[in-house]
Amino acid sequence: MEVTVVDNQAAEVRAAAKKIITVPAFGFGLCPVRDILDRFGDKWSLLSILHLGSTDSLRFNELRKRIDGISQRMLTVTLRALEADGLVQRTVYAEVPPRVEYALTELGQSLLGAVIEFGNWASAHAPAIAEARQRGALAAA
Amino acid sequence: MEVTVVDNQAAEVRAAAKKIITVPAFGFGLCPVRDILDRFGDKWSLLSILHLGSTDSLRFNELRKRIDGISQRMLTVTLRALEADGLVQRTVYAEVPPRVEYALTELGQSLLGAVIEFGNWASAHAPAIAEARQRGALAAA
DNA sequence: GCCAATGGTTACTTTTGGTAACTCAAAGGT
DNA sequence: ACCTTTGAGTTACCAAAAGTAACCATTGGC
Repeated sequence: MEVTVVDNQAAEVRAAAKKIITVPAFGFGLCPVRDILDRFGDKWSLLSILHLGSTDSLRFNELRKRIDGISQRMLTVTLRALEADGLVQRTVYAEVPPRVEYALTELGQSLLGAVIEFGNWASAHAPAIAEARQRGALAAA
Repeated sequence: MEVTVVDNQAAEVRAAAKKIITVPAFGFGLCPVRDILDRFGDKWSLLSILHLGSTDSLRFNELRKRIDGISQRMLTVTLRALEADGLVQRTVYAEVPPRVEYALTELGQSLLGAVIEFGNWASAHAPAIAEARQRGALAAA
């Protein structure tokens, strides 16, 4: 029966979730998962990583063009944070006008896998979410 | 040679990333990935999902105790948003004092997989990130 | 001696997140 | 009769983060 299969999968996943939320604190402050969700759980970090991951390297303004809607300030802020965490490599060429290239480090590449799975989920389930939202909107009316 | 293996993996991943960032817009506004990253890219949504995913269901205050640091208001706000998106099921029992139970829907369960992979990455690479941050802090000093 | 191009920064506004106090409704004590 | 407790929230208020717009530095070409 279908329910049983789902239940078995759910049990495994439940155990994995439990394990993650109990990961103990490392060197810096909170438990790693908390800390890292805190850091990348913003509007632009994961998107930046996806875009950087889709090519070898990108210049500042090229990246800005591709990440639709991001402001110049937020792109610098986001990139600096990612650089500080060792996910992005920033290379400045001493030219005029300046040329700055951004690329994922190996650490950044390793995160890309998880981000992609998340992205795949998003595109697969967007219809279901849209439907849920519409149901909610109708119920409120 | 190791480099070749890494490069091949990188090429695959790059292609996947490219695919995701070009997913076209669906019913609501932006491209699904943008929209969904926007929605779950906040401080508490993914954490709430992880905690809900680690059990069958949780009452409001129990969940609040487990998600360390979340305020009452942010927990309600977060849960309402997740409910509106069809990820969380809210069940109110007509008792006094009230009892409200929260559980992941099947849609929520399906997201859990991606979140767990993200969490695993976080605990695996927390040391590397801590190191990068320290390097940055030292360089600034 | 002025403009354009690139990659920013600064000052200001708006939106979001966080805190603390309040509500509701019934049960239990005194 | 009245006060307190309990769970699950609101409401009003304040701080922090994100967004906007304008500005800056360099320098080769006109």
